Parts: sequence; C-alpha cells; structure tokens
Amino acid sequence: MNPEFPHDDKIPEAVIRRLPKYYRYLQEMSRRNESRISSSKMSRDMGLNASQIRRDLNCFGGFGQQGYGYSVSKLLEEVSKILGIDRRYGVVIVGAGNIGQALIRYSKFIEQGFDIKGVFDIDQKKVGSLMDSFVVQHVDTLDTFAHKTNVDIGIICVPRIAAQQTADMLVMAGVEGVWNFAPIDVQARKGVSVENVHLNDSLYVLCYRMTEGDRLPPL
Amino acid sequence: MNPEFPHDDKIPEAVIRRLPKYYRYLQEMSRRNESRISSSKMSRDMGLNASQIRRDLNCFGGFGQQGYGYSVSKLLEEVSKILGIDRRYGVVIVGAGNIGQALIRYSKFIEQGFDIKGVFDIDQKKVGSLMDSFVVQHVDTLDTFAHKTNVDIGIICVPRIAAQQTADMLVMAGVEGVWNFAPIDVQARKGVSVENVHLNDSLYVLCYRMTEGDRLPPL
DNA sequence: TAGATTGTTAATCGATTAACAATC
DNA sequence: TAGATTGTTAATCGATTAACAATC
Repeated sequence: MNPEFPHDDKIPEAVIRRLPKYYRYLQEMSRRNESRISSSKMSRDMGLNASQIRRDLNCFGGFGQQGYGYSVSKLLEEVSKILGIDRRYGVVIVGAGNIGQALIRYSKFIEQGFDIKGVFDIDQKKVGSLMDSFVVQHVDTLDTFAHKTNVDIGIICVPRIAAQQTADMLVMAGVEGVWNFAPIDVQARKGVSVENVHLNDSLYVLCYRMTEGDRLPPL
Repeated sequence: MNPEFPHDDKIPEAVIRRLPKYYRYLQEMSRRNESRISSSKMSRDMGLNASQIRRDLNCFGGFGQQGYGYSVSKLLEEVSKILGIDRRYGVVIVGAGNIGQALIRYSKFIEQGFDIKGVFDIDQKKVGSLMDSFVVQHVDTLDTFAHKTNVDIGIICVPRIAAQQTADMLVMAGVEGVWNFAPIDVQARKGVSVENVHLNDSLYVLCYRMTEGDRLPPL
C-alpha cells in the first residue's frame, strides 16, 4: 500500500514543527519502558488529534500496524532519522557574549549529537581568553578553521547589527546550517538552512497573554 | 466603521505569533527615523502578504489612514500596548544551572522592561553563592519572597524532571506568567499564562532541514 | 481633485478533523 | 475469528490572499 516512502510530496511546515514534539514524547515513553503506543493514547497525552498524528506520521511512512499501533522503539528511531538527529554535528559558536557563553555552558542541553568545535569573537579583549574549556578565537580565523575542521552548524550569538554579516561569514566558511539567536531574521543562500530563534518573541507572546485577560470585558 | 475596538473576537494564534515580528520591524523603522509606513512596504521588507498585514493590524484597531499608511511611532506604540510590553515586569529565575546563569547574564537581552528580582535553586551548594549580582536563594523561600516582592513572571531553568513542580510552585507563589526552558510542556491553571520555549526543538528542525535536501531525489 | 492606501468582504488555499474501509 | 487500530479519503474548519469600495 505504501511502496515508495519517504514521500517527497512537500511536507507541510506545521508537520515539521510537530516532529520534535513527537520525538520528545517518544523519548519519554521509551524512558518509561513502554513498548507500544497507539495514536489515541498519544492523542490524549500530547493534546493533539489522533487523526492528525496518524496523518503526520504517514507523511514519512507507514510505521504502524493495524490493530496494534506503533512500536515505541521503532517509531523513535524513525523520527530521529527523519529529523536527521541520528548522527553527530560539528558546531561553532560565533559571539562569546552572554548568549554565547550561555550556550557553551548549556551545551549539555544539546544533550548528545552536537560537538562544539570552536568559539569565535571579534573582540580582541576576548580573543585568547578561556571560555569554559574553549580558547576564544578571532572571527577572522573562522574560515580557515572551518575548512580544516568538520563544521556543520554555526550558532550566531552576536549583536543584531552584526548578525547578517556573521551569517554570511559562516556560509562562506561552509556551514550547512545556521542557528541564529540575534533578534533579526538572517538570510542565507539556498542550500543553507537557517533557524531564527527569537527568544524575545516568545517572552513578548507571554506578555501578550498575561495582558489579554485584562483586555477582555468583565463578565 | 470601527467604533468598538479592540475587538475581542478571539485573535487567531497565528496573528499573535506575528505581533513580535511587527514590533521588531517597527523598532527598526523607528531607528531609521522613518515616520510613515505602508502595508506594501512592510510586505516587501518582512516577506508577508500586504493584505495579511492590514488584516492582522485590524484585529486590534484601525491604526492606518487611507492614502497615507501607518504612522511608525503610533503603530509601534499600539503594538507595544497590544503585546503588553508598555510596562515593567518583575521576574524570578528558578534554577541556577546553565540556562539560569545564561539568562541572568543575558538579562540584557531582556533589553528593558524586565527586572530580575531573585534567583532560586534547590541545591544547597548553590544557595548563598553569588551569581552575577544575585545571591542564590533556596526555592523553599520562593513563596515568601514572591509575596513580599512584585513578581509577575517566573522563568523555569530547572531540569525536565523538576519542571512541572517548579511551575506549580511559581503558580502558588502568585506569578501570572511562566516562561519555561525545560524540554517539557508545563501546565498551569487557567489565568496563568505559559510559554514553553523548547530550544532543542528549534535545533532539531534545523537538522531536519539540513537533512531534507539529502532526502530529495537527485534531479 | 487624483492618487494612494486602508479596511473589509469574497475567493482560495491549506490544515485539521471525522469517518471508515483495510487489515493485523 | 472478533477487536483494535491503522492508513486514507472526504468533510470541515480556519487562515491566507485577492479584490475593491471607502476615504484620506
């Protein structure tokens, strides 16, 4: 019935954004030693519609079995593969300021699979200093460094004003992905993926919701 | 034509998520000393459809003027008000680990409007130590602290396993908003707003996109 | 006034949900 | 086999875009 997976029928953005949520959920089920899971239980636990879950997963393949459900371990493995996190990534951090330091320290949050290869900054006062276990290097050396080391992802932790040029440098240096923490949408040529994080936006949405109630007419 | 703004006709989620983007854009226009802006220029600059922009803004009021466009300063002020960031917020950080430290240091990213009132942790080894300019306090003292200080928002920077109970404590302590960095969707009673950040999800989506190309059939 | 651009309705598009036949 | 649950189509819902009358 489904001989030619994966479909490359253009996966909807909404589906892609839900994949990490499935991944997190399946990890949890795996930790709890659940071996099988049905779309209806997932639905209850995750607050998503069961049809939607089945439809989402079917974008990538028929991973389930009628009358049984899904194997947690198999599905977890499949979702890892789909997300592309069944491998390791070399990363560099550009910008050794607040967020940069944060991410180095927090690199544990990048639980496994992501190896920080180097930390770069433009500030001569920071260059040469030790940040956690990394000697901060000058950005001018980024290109050379990236070409002799395996660097897949560049993390942008520089101020807004320098973010786009940093993205450009990273692309020149050959990264395939840019994870941007500066409050601006950086662009990259086709073939280089970009994720703009915008922590501030999330905080603002929180403020919106906190204020929302106050705006509604009193009952 | 629009006598009774703001509509409380249930603002679509998608519109709310775009508000911070409008805010960022308008700040940029303001920095550039632009005094007026049209939906068509916004459309070009932001990569959104002009109709959508006008429709989004009209959820909250008729801020424009036919034949002229929008006043940048007025619109910026309105969007600030809508987001609820035309005021200050007292915040506490719970969890003085990697992300917690990061956010304290990065509190500058919370450019203005957010005042860190206290930092809390459960680890006796951390309690009493100085983190930036904050003495880490024990979480058991959070409730008392929050009731004698003005605390609006609680930021959760504890491990996944402790995230929900931390949320519960924050709600007990009287916060109105929870900004959660643990990789789990925390819940709170009605009336308390929650934003789950999920940095990992964003990184995973980046990996997905980086892998995506490899999956497509060769041309 | 003529030109420009909004506010808003109508048309389109895409995503979610319901339903059910297929099948383990 | 009977029961359960998927995979998938059809129906619904909501969001985006186009179009244009209103109006500054």
